[in-house]
Amino acid sequence: MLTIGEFARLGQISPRMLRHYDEVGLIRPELVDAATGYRWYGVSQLGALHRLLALRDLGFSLGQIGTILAEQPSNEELRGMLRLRQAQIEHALGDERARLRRVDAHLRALEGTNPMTATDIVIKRAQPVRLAESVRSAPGFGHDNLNPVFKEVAPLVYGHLARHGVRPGIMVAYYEEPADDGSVVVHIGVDIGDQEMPEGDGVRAVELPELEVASHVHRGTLEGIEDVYEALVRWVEDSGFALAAKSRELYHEWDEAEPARSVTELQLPIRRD
Amino acid sequence: MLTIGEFARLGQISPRMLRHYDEVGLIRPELVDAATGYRWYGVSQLGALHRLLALRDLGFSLGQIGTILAEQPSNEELRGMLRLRQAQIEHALGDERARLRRVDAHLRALEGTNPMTATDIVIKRAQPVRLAESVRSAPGFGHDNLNPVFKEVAPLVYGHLARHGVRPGIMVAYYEEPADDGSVVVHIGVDIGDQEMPEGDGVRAVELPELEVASHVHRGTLEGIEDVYEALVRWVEDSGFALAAKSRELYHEWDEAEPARSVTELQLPIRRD
DNA sequence: TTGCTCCTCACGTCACGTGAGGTGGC
DNA sequence: TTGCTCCTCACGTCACGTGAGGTGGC
Repeated sequence: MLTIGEFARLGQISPRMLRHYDEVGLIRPELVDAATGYRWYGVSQLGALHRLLALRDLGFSLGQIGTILAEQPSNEELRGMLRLRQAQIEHALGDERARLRRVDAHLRALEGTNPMTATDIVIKRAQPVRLAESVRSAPGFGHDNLNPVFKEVAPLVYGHLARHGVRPGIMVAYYEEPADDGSVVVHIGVDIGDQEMPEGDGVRAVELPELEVASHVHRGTLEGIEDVYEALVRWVEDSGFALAAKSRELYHEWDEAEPARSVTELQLPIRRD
Repeated sequence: MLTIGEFARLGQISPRMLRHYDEVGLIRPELVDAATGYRWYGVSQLGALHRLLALRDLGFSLGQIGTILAEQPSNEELRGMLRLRQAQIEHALGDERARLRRVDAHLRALEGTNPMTATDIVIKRAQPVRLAESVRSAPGFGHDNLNPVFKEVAPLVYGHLARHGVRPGIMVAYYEEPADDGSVVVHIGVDIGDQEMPEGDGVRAVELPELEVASHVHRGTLEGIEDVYEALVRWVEDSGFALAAKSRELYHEWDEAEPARSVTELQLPIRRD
């Protein structure tokens, strides 16, 4: 008969853990003194303790260990549980490796002279949106090329919505792949949720699908936004994602009188290798 | 101004999480209605939320994130924190990989016709022991070779202890590397803790160091123990450890009248790659 | 008026570590 | 008698999820 302290020392664990295993029914002492409550363990219980510790070491939860110890699974069943564990560990390893790549990407982003604070890029699912949009071609990316287009198109879309009594949500733009000459087709739209809207005035309704994006929130004017895009693209590639088409811009806050206060979310669709 | 639900949707998180971040002071709403307690967030807070989510995604704790958000670390400091994170993730990856190897080793152990239940091998630190021991040479490993040696030596050691009033602990044996002809030097001893013991009768005091072992608890007689050793060695190698010298046997329970009830712990010293 | 959203507690999660306050055995 | 070990609560950990029970705004 061993005291809890002696038994704990054999298993290299704390007496507290043995009390815990007693409480949850994994290893009950062979004998409990009714008067003092002292727990007494048999040497022959060392095998059970070892099995418990071995299973815990493989990453099984105490609940699973309880099942294994109680149900005495066959070798075949045990193999099944081990293979499941194997798959779970591999999955967790994949997650951690991806996380490590993102940390690396942030480190690399901090090396260059970088327009972003570099610590606010987030992977998330962009919600599906329904837009009232109008389409134009611009000579290229960048504030100088795009700003005139926005200045022309935005009033047009808002006017159309006003005429048909549709409440506008936030403004959203997205871009198609640029052509060889650098020109780019830009879609400028306004979130209209599920309100009905007659098409016309060059304005039509489209639905943007839900997709996975790398998202960055930019504050202030969009001058020099190309540099931010460049850093964002590098971060995405460093993180081990592939870029997909049609990046979106969400103008959460846009006040022409105070452009420095504007808040714009850049969303780069990604694919996981 | 955004309600908590709207703001939560922008960040793809639950309102509950925003309340939590409010409570711990990470992101406070721009305005809280004194009468109703309603939280109102500004669009300009979206950047802060993004930064928080990005840091959380890298694996920082909320406490660390609070420090980062509050202290506005320089790029150099931020690099330091990221490198620390990097090291931690790499460490965790190493641990998980080792765990995966152990799961694999168990799976492989279950494939053969195996004398062990295969799920009770545990890596632990063997405690240092002080022994009263006597040394012999045996013609080889295995019950038939070793049992006569034990039968001769054990009474001798116990007799010596009794004559000098030393209380015996458990019996311990350990083995040196076998010679080319298969013969092996075996040390048979008894734990005497820190009691003083005069040497003599071919009995001397030695101290076994603390070391890392793969430990297996065996029940019943030691006949056929070689197969268990073999499986144990294979498990250790499959798990990515290297075998070190001088395996130990601890006879936790040993009653010659009832050998089936005996409990023996086999300890194989290991080195990590 | 009916949903939907918001609010504040407060418990549960997982496997213990760490006291507090007290008793038992050599 | 003095340490040392044992006992039973019970809180703390970490980042929320999940009700319960109730209120506010369109």
